[in-house]
Amino acid sequence: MLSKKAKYAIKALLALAEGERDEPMRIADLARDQQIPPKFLELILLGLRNQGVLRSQKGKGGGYLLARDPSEIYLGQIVRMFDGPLAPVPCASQTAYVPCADCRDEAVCGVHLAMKEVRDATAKVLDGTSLASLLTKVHQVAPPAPPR
Amino acid sequence: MLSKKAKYAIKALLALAEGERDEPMRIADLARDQQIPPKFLELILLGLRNQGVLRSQKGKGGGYLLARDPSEIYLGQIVRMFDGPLAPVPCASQTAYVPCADCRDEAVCGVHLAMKEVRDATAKVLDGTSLASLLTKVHQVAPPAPPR
DNA sequence: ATTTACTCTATCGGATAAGTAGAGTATTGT
DNA sequence: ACAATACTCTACTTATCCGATAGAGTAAAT
Repeated sequence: MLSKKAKYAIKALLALAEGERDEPMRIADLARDQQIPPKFLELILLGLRNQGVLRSQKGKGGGYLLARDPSEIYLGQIVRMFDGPLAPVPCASQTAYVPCADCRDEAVCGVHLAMKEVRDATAKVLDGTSLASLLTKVHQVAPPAPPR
Repeated sequence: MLSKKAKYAIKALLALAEGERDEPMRIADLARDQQIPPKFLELILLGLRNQGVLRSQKGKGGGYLLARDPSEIYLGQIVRMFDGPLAPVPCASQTAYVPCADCRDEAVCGVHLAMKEVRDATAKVLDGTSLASLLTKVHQVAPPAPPR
């Protein structure tokens, strides 16, 4: 299950990726546009900033900006950041491997085997999807409003 | 994240699939062999029975048996039964679709798009893996102890 | 100086997961 | 019949975490 934090983070990042480049967006505006509780979004954006995904600008005219190109921000990083490893069980995780206490031999564990396949399939999708590529797909359905 | 219930369920089912056909296995034995708290396993097996995955036999010589062939029991059913839909978000679920309250238009929602891909990839693995096929894979690594 | 807007820590209520307890029921063997 | 075996079912406890909110603090712009 994707947490609300991760979900809101992706929504906000997509909005930032779609907006004007180097035009900071305010928390309040993002929250309103994306239907996210403002104080909750605040927390999320702060986390993204501290991970180096976003930059921020204080004071009037301030707000948040992407810290790098949308083609270099992958969903895998965002989801892991808020929800932890992609693998359904720790023993199947690539980035945060922890063995199971109740497992005699991992090489012969059916759960391990099957869940490794799930984690690989998930990682293939999320680590292969950037904000830019996701926006492209969205725009194939409905083209973006042209900037004036 | 896979719940312990789902994990224990799969482990127990694999043990049953590997054991003698039509030889009931006792909760206590399964619990000991698979390192699962006995009373907790009790609950899990009861659930599997009530879903028609297992049959049970009371009294001396009793225990649990698979209700159908291992090649016809799929991980997808087991995981859904204990952990709910495979999709990371309800709006991406095939079997339990629920729209998001905070979503203006699903067709244009990046989260929806990406998570549908994740759910499809996960479903492909879990609905494509039966107890029998999983055991086959395990046995490719280490052949089973031959029955005496 | 004042306004704007991000920064950070603390807190709270509710839900859920994991596990435990115990009384009840059906079946088998003697 | 009756005792032993083993599943059946409901209720409960405990801990943890998620989602959300509050409020004081800091930096930048005008």
